Order: sequence, then C-alpha cells, then structure tokens
Amino acid sequence: MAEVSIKEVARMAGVSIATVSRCVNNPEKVTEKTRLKVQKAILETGYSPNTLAQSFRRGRTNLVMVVLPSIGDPFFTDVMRGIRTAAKAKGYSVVIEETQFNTMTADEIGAMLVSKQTDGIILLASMSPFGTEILSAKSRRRLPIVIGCETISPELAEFPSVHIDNVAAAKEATNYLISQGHRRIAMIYGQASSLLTKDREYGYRAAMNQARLAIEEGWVVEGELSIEGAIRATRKLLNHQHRPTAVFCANDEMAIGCLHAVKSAGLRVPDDISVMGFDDIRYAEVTDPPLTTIGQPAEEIGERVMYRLCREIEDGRNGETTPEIVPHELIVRQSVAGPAG
Amino acid sequence: MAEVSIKEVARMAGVSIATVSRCVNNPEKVTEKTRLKVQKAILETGYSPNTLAQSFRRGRTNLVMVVLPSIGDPFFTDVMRGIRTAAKAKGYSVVIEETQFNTMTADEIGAMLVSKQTDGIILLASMSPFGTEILSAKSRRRLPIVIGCETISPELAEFPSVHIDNVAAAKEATNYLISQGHRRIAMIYGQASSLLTKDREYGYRAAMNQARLAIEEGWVVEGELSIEGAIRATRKLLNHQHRPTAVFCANDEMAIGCLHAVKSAGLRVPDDISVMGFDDIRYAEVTDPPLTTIGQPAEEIGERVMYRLCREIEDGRNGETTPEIVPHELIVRQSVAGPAG
DNA sequence: GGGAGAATTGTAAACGTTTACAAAATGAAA
DNA sequence: TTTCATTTTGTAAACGTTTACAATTCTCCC
Repeated sequence: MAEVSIKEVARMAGVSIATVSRCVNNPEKVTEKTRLKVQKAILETGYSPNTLAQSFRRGRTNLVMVVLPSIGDPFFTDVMRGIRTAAKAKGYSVVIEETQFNTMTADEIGAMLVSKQTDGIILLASMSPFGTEILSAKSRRRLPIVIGCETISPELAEFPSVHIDNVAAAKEATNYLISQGHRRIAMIYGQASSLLTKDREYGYRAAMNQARLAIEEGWVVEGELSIEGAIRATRKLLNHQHRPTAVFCANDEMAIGCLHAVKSAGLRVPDDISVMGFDDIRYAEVTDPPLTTIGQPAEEIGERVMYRLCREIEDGRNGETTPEIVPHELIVRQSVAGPAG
Repeated sequence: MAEVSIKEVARMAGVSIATVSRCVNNPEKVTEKTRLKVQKAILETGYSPNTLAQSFRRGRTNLVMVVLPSIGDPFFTDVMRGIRTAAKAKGYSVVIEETQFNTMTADEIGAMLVSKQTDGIILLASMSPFGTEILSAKSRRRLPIVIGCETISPELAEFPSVHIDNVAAAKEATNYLISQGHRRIAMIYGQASSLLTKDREYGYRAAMNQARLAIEEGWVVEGELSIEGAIRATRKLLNHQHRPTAVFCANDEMAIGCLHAVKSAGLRVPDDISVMGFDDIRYAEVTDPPLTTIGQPAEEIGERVMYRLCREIEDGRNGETTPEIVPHELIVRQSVAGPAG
C-alpha cells in the first residue's frame, strides 16, 4: 500500500511514467486534460515521489550540514534559527554536528562531503585542526562551504564567510570598560583552539595597549566556553594578588558563570567588580544584574550564511570570497559601573 | 576526479563490480588476495561509495527526524545530546524540526515520513493538532515513531515513549512548597497546546486538592514556555488581589523569567515569594538565588528514546508500547523558603 | 484534405548500488 | 585423474526517478 511508485500512477492514468513525472515537476509541459487525469490517479493511489530515488537521480540531497561547538549556547541557537528559516525558504533540511563533544571527527566530515550525503556545509566552529583536511578534500572536488561567526584561519580564507568584526567589537567592549574608569581589566577567553575567542582576546589586548594599560600575568584566563569553566576562571582572578576591577568575558555564557562566581565570593556586581559579556543571548537581560554586553545579529548571521551557501551550491563556486561583515552593537545594562576605588 | 564510482575501482582491480561491493560490505565473502587488490584500487582511486545510491538501493537513509518545541530550551539541548550520542553509536544522523516557530507543518512531517526521507521520528513536542494526521499516515504504512518527554495524548498512545512521570513530579514539587508552609501557591504553565505542561498543571491541582488548598481564580496563568511570557505572567500574579506566596513554574526557563519579574518588582526571592522550577537546566544552578526545581535525566531520556527508535526501525513494530518511565528528583536549592507571613 | 510546424507524449537509457543466481575456480576425496 | 562439494567470482536485474530523443498528435493555414 505504501510503496506506490510512479508506475502505478502511470498505469492508472493510462499514460507513461514520463508524463507522470512531468506532471509533478513541470506541469506546464503537459495538457490540461492529462494533468487532471494524472492528478486524479495520484490522489487515488496516494502517490508521493520517493525522495531517495529523486536525490539519487538528481545527485542532490537538499541536506545541509552545520558544524558548531555546542548547540547548548543560546547564541548558536539563535544563529540556527536564522539558518533554519533560510533553509526552509530554499527547500533544504539541516543536520547539526557538535564538535565540542567530539561527536564527529574531521574524517567523518570529509567523508560526509565526499559521499555527497549533504550538499554543503556551514562551519560555525573553529576548525583549525580540521582546516587542512577539509582543504585537501576540497582539492578533490568542489566543496560548498561557508563559514559563519568564526573568524577564518588562514587555511580557510578562501571560503566565503559571514560574521561581525570580532576584533573591533572586543576593542569596543574593552574601551567601554576603560571609559568607565577601569584600569585593571582581566579577560576570560574560550577554548585555546577557538579562533573566535582568540580574536576577541586580540581586540582586548589591542585596546589595553592603546590605552597604555598593563595586562598583568594571570589576568587572561581560559574559561572553556562554559559556565563551569568560567566559574573556575573567575575564582583564579579573584585570588590574584592584583585583583582586577573588571572582567571581560568572551561570551555571555561565561559571563553568567563569572557573575555567579563573583557573587558567591561575597562581592557585588558592579559595585566591587564589573562584568562584561559578549553575544547578548536571551538570558543576558535577566541575569542579576542584567549584563552589559556586545550584541550580534545572530539570526541575521544565520540567514545570510545559509543564503550564501545556497549561492555556493546552486551557482557553483564563483570565486568571490570577501567576508560579509555584519554590524555589532554595544548594549549597556547594569553589570558594568565605575571601579570602587 | 570526484565522481569515481564502483566501476572504476572494479576496472582498476580487474574484478567485477559485485566483488568490489562485497569487499566493502561483506569482506568475509571474498578471498584475501582479491580483497587486497581491491583495497589497493580503492585507495588509488580515492573511491567512497555514493551514499545516495546506497540509500536508494537499500531503502534506508539512516536519517532520523526529531520534532521539538524549541532547541533554545537548554533542557531539550540536553535531550538532544543524548539522542546524538545514541544516534552516532547506531550510525544515524539527526535532523531537527522546531514546531514552536512553525518551521514545519503537520503535512510536511507526514510528507517526510511517507517519502521515506527519514527512517523514523522522535516526537519531543506536543503533537495534539498533528495526532490524527500522523495516525492517518501511519495507517498507510508502518511508521517508526517514538515519543519522548511529552506525555502521550490518547491518539498517540499506541506509540512507544520514554519520559518521567510528569504528574507525580509536579505533585511532588507542589507538595514541597506546601511542606514549607505555603498555602497560597500559584502556577505558571506553558502553552495551552502543550500536553506536557498540562500534565504538570494536573499534578499541581491534584496536590492542592489533596491538601485542601484553594486555587483562586487567576492563580494559574499561561507563560508561553518563554522567559518573556513568564515575566508577563508573573506580573499578573503580583497584581493579584490575593498575591500568592509561592509560584510553581512548569519549566526552568519560565522560572528564570519569574525570578526576574519578582526581583524587578522590588520583592525578594525567597523571602517575599518562593519560586519553584522544573527540568534543572544548567542555568538553574547559577540563578540568583539558585533554583529549587525538579531534575530530569535529560540526556538519558534522549539516549533511551533513540535506542527505542532504533529497535522500532530495525526490528519493526513489535507491538510493545508500554512507556518507559525514568526517575525524576526534587532538587532543593535556595529559591524556596517558608512564606513571610 | 494535405502538409508543415508546434505541442504533447512515449520509449528507453541512465544514475551507482546491491544481490539473486549462474558460472567458474578451488579443494578434498576417491 | 576424476568427481563432487564448497568457495569464490561474475552476470545481470532491480530499485524509482529524470530526461534526451523519437514518435505521435494537434493546430492552423493553404
């Protein structure tokens, strides 16, 4: 009952399978009369095209893979929403792979591409260790890949990308802390392997240098991009012999951990220590105190990245790889104030 | 260069394509000698099987669809992690569809199933409006579907499921509030369409009745399963002529909104109002104050649901549909205390 | 009515696998 | 060596679609 194929429909409508196929895919190539006959037959048999056969025949799956560090981070959730919106509009489905939890190795990513399981890939994760492999896979055939959010490592520079100017944004965040009177500013960055938070670290250092402020040994600590990691990192900062008066966290998730750790230590935010985040996830508004942070148009990034990938898939590689830079925004709430002293 | 098929390998190794296929899929059916020859040829050509052709031929995609209200909710993120772990172990990929944002209609879900794009479906979302349609699709052919988290509506009762006992858990939560001395307890539930939070509401009402406590008009409000919605709901509760001393939120996401709204109104938690959550998402530990809530083994649910689906796909429907009930746990933190008065 | 040209439909090949079945090779027993 | 049983390999069909190309039908004009 279920496995009704095009043949059945053709038989019932008294036409050839080619005609049925045309009715479905190019209705304008077919007479009104036969189209009605065929539609009736389709209704009666409950036919729907076998997508597997279609994919096989057309050599396209209409499936796209997104590689990201963690869907747990609300920022990526928002990016994903944008990707999904665009994907739906263009008739694609999306499969997600998380790297942080090692659910997929570089080999597997390559294999997936080569075996054409997916039509293209969006990289939202730092792929430094994967870069070369993907590139080598690429040399073998045209690979539709677009990079989002992540600043691009040199090996991946030839792929199109969509992201904010992370260096400039981090600089702006740090400058805001400086403008509030802070001189002893620490930073919690993400995983060492993450290019993205490296860029933010770079922006922070640039701003500090420019303001001729010293960054003491031990003021820049790794937060593992998680709440827990940020809590540990913050404890280290609080125990530092020259305790900073402000902490710039490379993302909001870590800022939430930082906030918690500071308050758990009996200190007040922002009275004793100011905390600055990055991303403006939806929890940033409801933390106590609400988080001062950098806003990114996450959903827009997702949409643009997906549309860019569609161009890549459909028009083929057109060589144009200048990054699309989207705007960021400083969002002032209550987690930053002037230093106590 | 890229499109090297089995033919090429066969030619290079001097064997038939059948032998190559066997080398890849049933190496034990082939002589050591020829296997080596073929492996060499595979290496040299860089051959990898065309998954599209395989899927087509085998009638299996090794793709599974998960339908959920919102990946934004960290609880579902954790469930997804479990699903992914299991999926990876069993060689499946996962595509996610969100219902809350209407990215997919019931028709499309049905179409996806019928067209065999995916081998099976996991429903983490309330499908009340979809129930009958899915069922009608089901009657047409065997549909591997497993339901997770969500309590099952009557129409879907014949599908296997994995979840906690939501009614009992909500009862336990409410009883805990009562045991702390609360008499005026309100509840914020999720979307009206969500069976899951309906069950929690049912548990709350049962506990209140059993304790002979009145539920005043306007004490049970809808929170839309979002932070924003919960904030609005909480404002209503705070303006109620008989303000409750405790609020039971149907999930932590809403509890976070509730917490924020209470504090924004200048009241203290738990001194003035106690707040109880549900799910124990990772933010629950770092809210201010940390959230008293009900813990679910989210990741385990995900894994079990996926393994159950695999059984469904591989062994075929075996008729056994008794739900798997996993344990929940009351987690006491600081957002609940005795009432002020 | 006949004929040219356009519009519609049908025929059949192709996509890359897997797999029944037939054929061939191997090995053991006589 | 012959024979038979067993293992290994090859042949060819099949999966459901799409799509060149050929065949047919229709339309319109003379």
